Amino acid sequence: MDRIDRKYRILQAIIDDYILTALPVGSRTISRKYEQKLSSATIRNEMSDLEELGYLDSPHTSAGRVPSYKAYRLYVDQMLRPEPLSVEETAFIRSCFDTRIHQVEDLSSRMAKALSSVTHYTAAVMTRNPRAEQRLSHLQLVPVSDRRCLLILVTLGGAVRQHILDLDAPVAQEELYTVSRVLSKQLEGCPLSQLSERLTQLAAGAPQDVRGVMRALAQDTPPDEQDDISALAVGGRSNLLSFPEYSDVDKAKSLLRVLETKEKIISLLSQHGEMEFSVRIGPETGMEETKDCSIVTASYRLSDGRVNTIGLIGPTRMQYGKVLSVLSQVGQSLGELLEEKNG
Amino acid sequence: MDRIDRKYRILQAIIDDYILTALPVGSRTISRKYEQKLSSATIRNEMSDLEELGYLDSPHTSAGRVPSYKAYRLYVDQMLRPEPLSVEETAFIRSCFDTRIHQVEDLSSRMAKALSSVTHYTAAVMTRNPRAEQRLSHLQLVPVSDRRCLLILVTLGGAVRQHILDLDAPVAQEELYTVSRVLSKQLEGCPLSQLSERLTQLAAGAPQDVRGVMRALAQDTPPDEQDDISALAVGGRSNLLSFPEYSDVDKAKSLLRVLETKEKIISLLSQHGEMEFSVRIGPETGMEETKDCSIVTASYRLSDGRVNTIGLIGPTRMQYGKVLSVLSQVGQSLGELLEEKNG
DNA sequence: GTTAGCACTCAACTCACTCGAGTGCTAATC
DNA sequence: GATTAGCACTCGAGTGAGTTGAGTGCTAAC
Repeated sequence: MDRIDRKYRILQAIIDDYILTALPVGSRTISRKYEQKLSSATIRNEMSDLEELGYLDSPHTSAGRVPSYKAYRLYVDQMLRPEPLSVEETAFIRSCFDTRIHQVEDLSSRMAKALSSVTHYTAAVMTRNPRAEQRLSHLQLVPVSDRRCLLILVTLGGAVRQHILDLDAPVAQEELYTVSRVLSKQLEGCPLSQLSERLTQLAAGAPQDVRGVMRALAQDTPPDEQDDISALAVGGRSNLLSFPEYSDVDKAKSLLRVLETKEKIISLLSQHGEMEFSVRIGPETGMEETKDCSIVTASYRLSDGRVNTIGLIGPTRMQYGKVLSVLSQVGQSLGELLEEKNG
Repeated sequence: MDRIDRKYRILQAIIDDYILTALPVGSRTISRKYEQKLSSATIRNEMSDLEELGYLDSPHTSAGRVPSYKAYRLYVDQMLRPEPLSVEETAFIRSCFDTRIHQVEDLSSRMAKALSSVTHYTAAVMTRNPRAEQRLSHLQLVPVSDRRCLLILVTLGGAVRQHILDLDAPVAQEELYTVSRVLSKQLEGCPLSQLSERLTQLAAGAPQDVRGVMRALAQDTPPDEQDDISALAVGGRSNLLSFPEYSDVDKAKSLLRVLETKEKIISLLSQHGEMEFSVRIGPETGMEETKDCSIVTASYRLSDGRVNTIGLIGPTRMQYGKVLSVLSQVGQSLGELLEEKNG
């Protein structure tokens, strides 16, 4: 048992060192820096075993060893010690949630910026509105031009969605107000997913003069299916260029291209399962361009039913401990923010 | 006179070639590809003159020559031939304006994506609301939660701004509607810059029960000064990595960092003067990180008084002709879109 | 004024060489 | 039986000499 224990201690040391330096780790390094009681020859023997077990790869005969994907998986599952954050780091994260938010959007992009600058990885923040759970609180039509108006939907949780509507014929401002008021009353609590249906019903029975507006509403509402994502922001893309694994511009380019494509980012973040945290390593990210990356995501349910997903993307030799600590601090701060908001 | 003409024809050939290849241009290349009647020795003499005039630099004795900043300036001012776009390119640009827009934002980000993919440079699109010119059309308060409501300002041009308001005490929904209706009538046409002032006046004379709301409005409206930017999007950052001038990761990083900082992008786009197009080369961009870049910007005044500024950023050896053609095509399509919208 | 010709320059490439960090194996040691 | 010292071996990275080729500048001839 002791033997096995030692093997994994050595593996852990190798991973730790590799995460720090990005250089293949040799037996002497381990013997000097981590296991001073053992000679390099002993370490060599153990490393040879670990390679056979599939935890280590050697780029070539005389280059030291590099952790395999399997090693990272083990590391994350079994060996992870959460790395405590410095006082400054904690304070910095808190400060991002501190100010009362008066801009409608922008929390995501502020968070993305903050997280990327704390971790030195790339951060993506997404807020999703699970449509099934959203129920209408109010509805308001605001005239914008002659034949256009802005439809504002406020959900029971306080989330706001807007949508521009084209009208067949000009409609008086006063009329829009009336329709808004009536509909708000009739539709309060209606799940967004059934909105279109209900509106069609109501349009049929509506007085002649507002039937046009009602029909436009029924046709155009709700914002189409994918409109689920209410905010998406990415920060610190350029951080990736600091890692030696991306000193090759072509590799960097293919990854950055992914991080510029909304759909791909969403797909990366959406793989998040039911757990609070998820760590996907290399091939587990399920995308060719990110097969040498890891993605750590965290998901928080907001009080209004929206779901906030945060992802940190970096090379597979990521500082998993630190990243998880940061994310859990974010979760805590976010929780406090929500409490305060409701209190 | 003919002599001088020839000199500049040669300079133009050098610039054209360098823009294409990014490689220092030698006398033989010019003699073979551009001026077949002249021997390389003659070209050499001319190039020597051009270097003395400050239009060419030589990286070292045996490496051909590279246009200087001064050469690009001359090129843009005097030699520029607009490069006609291919049918596909024109069609592609038009198609971006084709679909009727139903998302409230997103036109900028769609444009940024399209422009970067047509030009292979990085595109930034910004929509600015010159506050002085904005006048109120409607104002609407929508309850969001107990003590919060959403203030929606619609300007005469049809632009929409929103802002979340904290209330001292809970206010009934019906009351918010009443206040909205009354204020909309009283404030119609009021310049946004005077809104706060006018609201303070009105609050003083308002009935007791709505004075709280009015005061909150006066205090919090209008969105603070910098809130001028109503949309900002950047596309095709990763395009830059394809240029040999950024095969050095450190150079790429410092530039990409700029292109991730909202404030810096805004500052780059805001240097745009009164003209429709502006070309800023190298040091003229006024930023250390972009001293080897050029920025071509175009500004379009939208019908509602907003100003749309588009910038394309690339290495100084930019395809200025093509970029300007693209931008003028965009201007045309945008014009058509606006006409249609108003018609 | 133009050009052919030639000496010269210099980055980029190749090739042989060395260096050093690493490994694996074996035999001695604890 | 586990550990370690020792040694032969491997291989990338770095070094330096030599070669190549694209380029220049200058001069003399056309």
